[in-house]
Amino acid sequence: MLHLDLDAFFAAVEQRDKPSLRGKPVVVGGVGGRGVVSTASYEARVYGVRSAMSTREARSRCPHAAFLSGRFHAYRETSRQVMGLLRAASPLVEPLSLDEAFVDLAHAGLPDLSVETVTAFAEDLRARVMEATGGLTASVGIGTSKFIAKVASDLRKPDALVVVAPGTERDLLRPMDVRVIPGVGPATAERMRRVGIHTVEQLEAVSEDEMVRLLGNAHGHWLYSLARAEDDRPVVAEREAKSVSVEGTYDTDLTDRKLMESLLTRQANEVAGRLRKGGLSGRTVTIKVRLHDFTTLSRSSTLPSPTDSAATIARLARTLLADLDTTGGVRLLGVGVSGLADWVQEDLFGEAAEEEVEVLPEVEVPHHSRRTWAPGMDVEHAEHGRGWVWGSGRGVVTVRFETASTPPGPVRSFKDDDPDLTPWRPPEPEDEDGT
DNA sequence: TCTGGGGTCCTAGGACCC
DNA sequence: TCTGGGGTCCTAGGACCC
Repeated sequence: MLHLDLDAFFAAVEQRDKPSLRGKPVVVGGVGGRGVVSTASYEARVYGVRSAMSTREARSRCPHAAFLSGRFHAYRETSRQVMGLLRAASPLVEPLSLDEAFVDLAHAGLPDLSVETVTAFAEDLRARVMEATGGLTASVGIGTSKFIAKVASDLRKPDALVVVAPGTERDLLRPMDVRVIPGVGPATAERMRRVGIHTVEQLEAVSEDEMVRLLGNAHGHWLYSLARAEDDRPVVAEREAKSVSVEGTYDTDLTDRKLMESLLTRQANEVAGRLRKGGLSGRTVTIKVRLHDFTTLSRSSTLPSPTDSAATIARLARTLLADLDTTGGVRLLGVGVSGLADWVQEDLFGEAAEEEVEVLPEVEVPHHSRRTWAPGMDVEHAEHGRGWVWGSGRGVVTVRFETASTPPGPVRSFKDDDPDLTPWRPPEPEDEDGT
């Protein structure tokens, strides 16, 4: 297994494209009041600037650095070139992000997988990456598993190659901090520290049962294996997206609900656009709200059938926001869609389906029934036509109609067992033979 | 004016169904 | 009179990764 990691990728692309930045500290990330560092060039790292650090702190550590917000088109294009190079070397390539990928060397057509052969292959690959990208360096690790390849690529970066000979994996890992294990983050490391585990060697001494008790079922079994360098994960070239989301942190906290609603609406439009571009639609809409004190809340609702409609996603997002107390202010808002289906729903209403819907106040009434009504669900009522559920509970469903024939009043409430109130579904698309 | 954005995976509880 | 067992789906939150 080979792991390739482009060194200080975003900053390196900037230095490549702008010669005046070469040899100088460059910081790419959010440049607003609440931005964080995405990538720091090695010149900036000398001053202690690190990824995920607030840009404010980076500025105070290294005021003379160039602070850039990033040019993602350039990063994507360069990444595309590198991934292409890797795919030419082996059909089994798994990109992890724009700047990282695994390559299965068993499918690279090498005469053998000896240390000498893979070393020569990787040096050649690094040279080709540099040539193809106009001088970017890559760190490469090779080992008998994804885990070991990744550890190896991190060992001597930047611009280095490390090959871990088969059979030496556990000796390599033993003295290392438990944080080298993917999946051991701050919280897990702290739990381990509290029971006196700092190194992989100490982790090896823990029984599997104990690991599960300490870290939960999935995590416990998984880390028990990794501590022994047992990792048989294959390279997966094509992964299907499971969710699509957009979020934003604002420089000053939001307090105006109308503004929040319009921001959610815009985000919903972007999510819908990306869904459609990917030929996807999803059933679950989730909003994310980070309050002034950094408390993070999420609310979600699942529709009876998948959607890629901006209006549907926006409407549901605003409905979900309505249940949240945002007094005190909101620093982040986000909208996502999950439960994705890789097919697109029939566009039954043409362009009209994408008209924005005005937000209107909710109405309350009493009663009980069996049917579950989810906000955002499309409904039909004999007198009023097609609408969508604005709110539900205690046997009452409040429906908003968006057709021209809507009677006076913005919202109608019904007993939820009203025989004329039925979930509306698009007709099943018919096959050629009518089945 | 501490603390991004886009993701994945896991857990736990409740509803619901057979 | 006193309370099954398993499975699935949904929701909310949290850890983690780059």
